[in-house]
Amino acid sequence: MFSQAEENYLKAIYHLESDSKGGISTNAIAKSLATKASSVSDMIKKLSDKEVVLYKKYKGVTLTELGKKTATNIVRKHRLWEVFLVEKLNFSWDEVHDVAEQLEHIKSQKLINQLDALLGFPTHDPHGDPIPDKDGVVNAIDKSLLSTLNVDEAGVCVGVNDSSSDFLQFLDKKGITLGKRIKVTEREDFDDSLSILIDDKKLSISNKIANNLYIKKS
Amino acid sequence: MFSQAEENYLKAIYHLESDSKGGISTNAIAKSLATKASSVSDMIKKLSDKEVVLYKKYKGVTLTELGKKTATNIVRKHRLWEVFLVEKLNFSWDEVHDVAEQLEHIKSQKLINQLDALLGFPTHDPHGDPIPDKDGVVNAIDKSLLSTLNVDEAGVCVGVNDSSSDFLQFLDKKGITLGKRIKVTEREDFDDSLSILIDDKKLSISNKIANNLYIKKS
DNA sequence: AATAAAGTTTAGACATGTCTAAAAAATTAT
DNA sequence: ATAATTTTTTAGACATGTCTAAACTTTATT
Repeated sequence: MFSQAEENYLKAIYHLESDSKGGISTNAIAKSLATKASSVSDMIKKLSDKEVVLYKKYKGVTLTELGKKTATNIVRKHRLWEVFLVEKLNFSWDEVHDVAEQLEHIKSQKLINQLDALLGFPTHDPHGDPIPDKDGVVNAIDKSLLSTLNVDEAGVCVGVNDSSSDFLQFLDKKGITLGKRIKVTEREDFDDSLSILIDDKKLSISNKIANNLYIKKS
Repeated sequence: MFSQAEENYLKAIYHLESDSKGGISTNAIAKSLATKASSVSDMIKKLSDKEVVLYKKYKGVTLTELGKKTATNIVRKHRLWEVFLVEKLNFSWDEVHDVAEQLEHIKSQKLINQLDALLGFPTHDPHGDPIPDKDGVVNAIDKSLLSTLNVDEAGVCVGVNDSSSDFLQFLDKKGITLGKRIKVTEREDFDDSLSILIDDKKLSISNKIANNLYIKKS
């Protein structure tokens, strides 16, 4: 059994591993958890004793199979709760994160499996992130950052890279939601901004935005 | 904001206050939380500093208005989650307690109010205990222990005094569920056991059982 | 290759919440 | 009213998880 603190570390390492390859640095974990490198060092020793991470001093950390399985289950719970909050409790996609951070630590296998069923076994959370199934299998879909699309390429908005409420509210304001079709009509080399068509309306999109929106090309 | 430990103490004191009148003893709290009197002493000082309890050394403890309000809200959350688990996630009434003990500590006013709405603003939890409303108002119904009914008195089963799974499973086995009509047909002075009629069937009920079943006379 | 800079770990401190053992207060019994 | 018992509190210890400051590795710079 893992403490909430331990679970948060496992989840952070899991996310960092899926972004960058190779061992994860103490500093990266500290940054991602808004804590200090010294605290991370301490915790990693405990996680290493519990055999959920591999650790060599100064050499970074990687999840073991057990660690990966544990982290995946936490992510599964987080994302299922997010779906629950949006689908059943009328939360908007920019409100769910903090509550899901709490709910993901609730310990009950029955709870999470029944929740999964109640929600109809969803495959993606409100931000488009895939929900690992009961066995930890993640069904990743083929998606590209909007910023990588060429002029005249098009696709459906399927996810975000940044789940901060600021960004999500910005998307809401612009009418950009998951499922909407987007077509790139122009690229501005000067500032890497894009012109896109969405709902037959023309929008100008900064590079920062385009770097945080995932599109499934089609 | 209160820690989980602090919330558990507040809830324990709240329940003890509703059973017995007068200040609550350190020992009683220790027993109810399965901890040591010394730990209770320590915690009570903290709660007193936070002005949720009134405390005079050696004289027991009582909740302040703020403490009562806080405790009531925790009880509200606990019981709403219990209803959710039974109504939406197919838990049985003997499975909900431990999970609700975890869920009651989730911090989100919106979550709990939306949950209340999703469940249709229930007034009682699966064990028949009243659910405080948004303002902390508890709608207690008039109920009597089965053990206090006289021969030929009857009523509807509306609650239990003991929510342990052992007791609840025993009731399930005997076909005794909330809402069922029960009539006392005999009292045995020797061991204070009762004969009752339920679903036109005759059952013999020990005093221990009768002391843990609430009936609304009618 | 030596030095500077950056990243990581250790040492010691602190906060929370728990415990045991001993001291102090309150209650009960004589 | 004093003694015995029970209850409560204090003192000191420990576990978890955090921090700052200092020491130590590693990497980058010249």
